[in-house]
Amino acid sequence: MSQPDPTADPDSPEGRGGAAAAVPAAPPGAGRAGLDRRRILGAAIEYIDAHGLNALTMRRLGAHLGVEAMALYRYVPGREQLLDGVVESVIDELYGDPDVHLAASRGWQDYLQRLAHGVRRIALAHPEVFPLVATRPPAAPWVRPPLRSLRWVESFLDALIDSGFTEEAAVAAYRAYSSFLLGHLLLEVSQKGVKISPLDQPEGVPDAAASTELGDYPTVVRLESLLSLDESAAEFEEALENLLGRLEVVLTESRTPRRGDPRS
Amino acid sequence: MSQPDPTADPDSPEGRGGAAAAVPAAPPGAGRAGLDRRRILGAAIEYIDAHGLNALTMRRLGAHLGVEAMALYRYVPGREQLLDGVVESVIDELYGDPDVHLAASRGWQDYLQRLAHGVRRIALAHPEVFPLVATRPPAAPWVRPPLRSLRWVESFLDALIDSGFTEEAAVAAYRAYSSFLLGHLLLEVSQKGVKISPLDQPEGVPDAAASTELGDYPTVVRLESLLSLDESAAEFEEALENLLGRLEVVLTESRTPRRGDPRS
DNA sequence: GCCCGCGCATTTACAGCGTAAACACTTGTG
DNA sequence: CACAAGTGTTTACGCTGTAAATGCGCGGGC
Repeated sequence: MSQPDPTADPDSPEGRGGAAAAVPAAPPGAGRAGLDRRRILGAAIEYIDAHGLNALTMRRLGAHLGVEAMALYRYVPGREQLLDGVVESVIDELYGDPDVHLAASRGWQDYLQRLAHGVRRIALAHPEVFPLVATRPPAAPWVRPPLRSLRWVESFLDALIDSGFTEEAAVAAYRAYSSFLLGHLLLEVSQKGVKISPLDQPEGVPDAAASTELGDYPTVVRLESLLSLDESAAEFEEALENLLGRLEVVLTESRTPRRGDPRS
Repeated sequence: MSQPDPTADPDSPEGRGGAAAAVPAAPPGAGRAGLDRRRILGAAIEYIDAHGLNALTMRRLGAHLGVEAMALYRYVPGREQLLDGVVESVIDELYGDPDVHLAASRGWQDYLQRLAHGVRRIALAHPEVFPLVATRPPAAPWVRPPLRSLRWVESFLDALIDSGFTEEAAVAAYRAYSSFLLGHLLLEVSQKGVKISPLDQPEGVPDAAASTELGDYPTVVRLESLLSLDESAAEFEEALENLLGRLEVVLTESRTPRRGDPRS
């Protein structure tokens, strides 16, 4: 019963212990009633996970915490900043993940692999929050979604530079890596959402209109089962490994400078 | 004066004629006053491009069109559907782009290249709208952002299958391609946004606090200029070519079946 | 014991939002 | 002229984010 399915997605919430909890449990000894920023952000994440982003209003979040909406304003400047805090909070789960390291102690590939899976775990644990992670404007050009934290940017660059990447190559790798992560995970959670949401289509003759409008797209119809197949985990792995391979080429090429490169 | 800078980004709005206009100009002969869905969607895109997504309200859009908010409801069921229409409208620009073909008449690589640049042109022309394109939930698992149209999915799959891809390979290519496009373009427009928005930081001593808080991240500080550099165009090209190369391998491998594959 | 401030939550209030419903007006048709 | 259809406006309601005033309980000086 507790033995997980060997074919299960190792990053999916059910496939792991409790490593991706929304909030790492308030400081031990904190009673029940006290309102504070940490508890508010945790409740907000919980609420979004449960009811979706649009359903989150200050009043409802207050009610969820057993408090009036205005009480929240003592700990959070406003709704926008609350959402910023939610994003930050969710990304902070990375620090609590024992499988993700801040330094490349076992090689840069291992480091990037663990980081990618850590972020993926977060995305899958909070599919309703992740689009927010992706679309909130970054504070500076160099802090990109989905990492969103200077500490991770620093760690990323250090890991690669320590492993022999030039500064330029490390920066290029950072950009390629973030855009890969963002694109893949955003599509993955949005695909996950679509499988659930067709419950708002309780029509009479269910597929009559749909089928006719699909008539013009025979290939889509024919490949529907292939297209609907969820191979996200395998595709993630493959794309990630391809990216790492590509970076490896960059690394070794930068170590053996090619013709036309003057001195050094 | 009209000669574009040879180093300019060919997909940037300034670098081209008028191929990426928001709306292909209402049917010729349509007077000025008449309200209709097309005009409303066009005005909405215009408004979002000018003032951002959050600033778009039914009342303000009505005012922008010289009309009361409620008048819009005769042509659009509600705000959500208006946004859906905006997304659809923006993506429809692809059909008007003479550089993007619906069939792979000059090879699948050419087809994918043109398609990618067409979508990139749209993203750059409407940076405020693009996150919407990326995050609106798709209607079905197989219609993914950023293409968002059955016709494009059909065209994509046909192009690849006609070029020799197996059905499985075509579907896999479709997924890899969409996630590449989405990730790269989303980061590109969000980076574009951050360069503009620091105008809401007219503080007294501008970088005093910022510098101190950056003190813990020496690598980020040292590489700041590299990190801020905008090489989106080149990186897009490189990542796209890498993806195409990867797909080419898939294609040729599927043509010469490997060991262990029974018959054929 | 008393009272005072002070930290926290509530109450009240307001402008703006999306949108349902009733209304007024224009226009083509008999 | 009457009428019907189509289009835009008015009015109204419940909900939103949030500024401002209000109430409340608790720990320390007198």
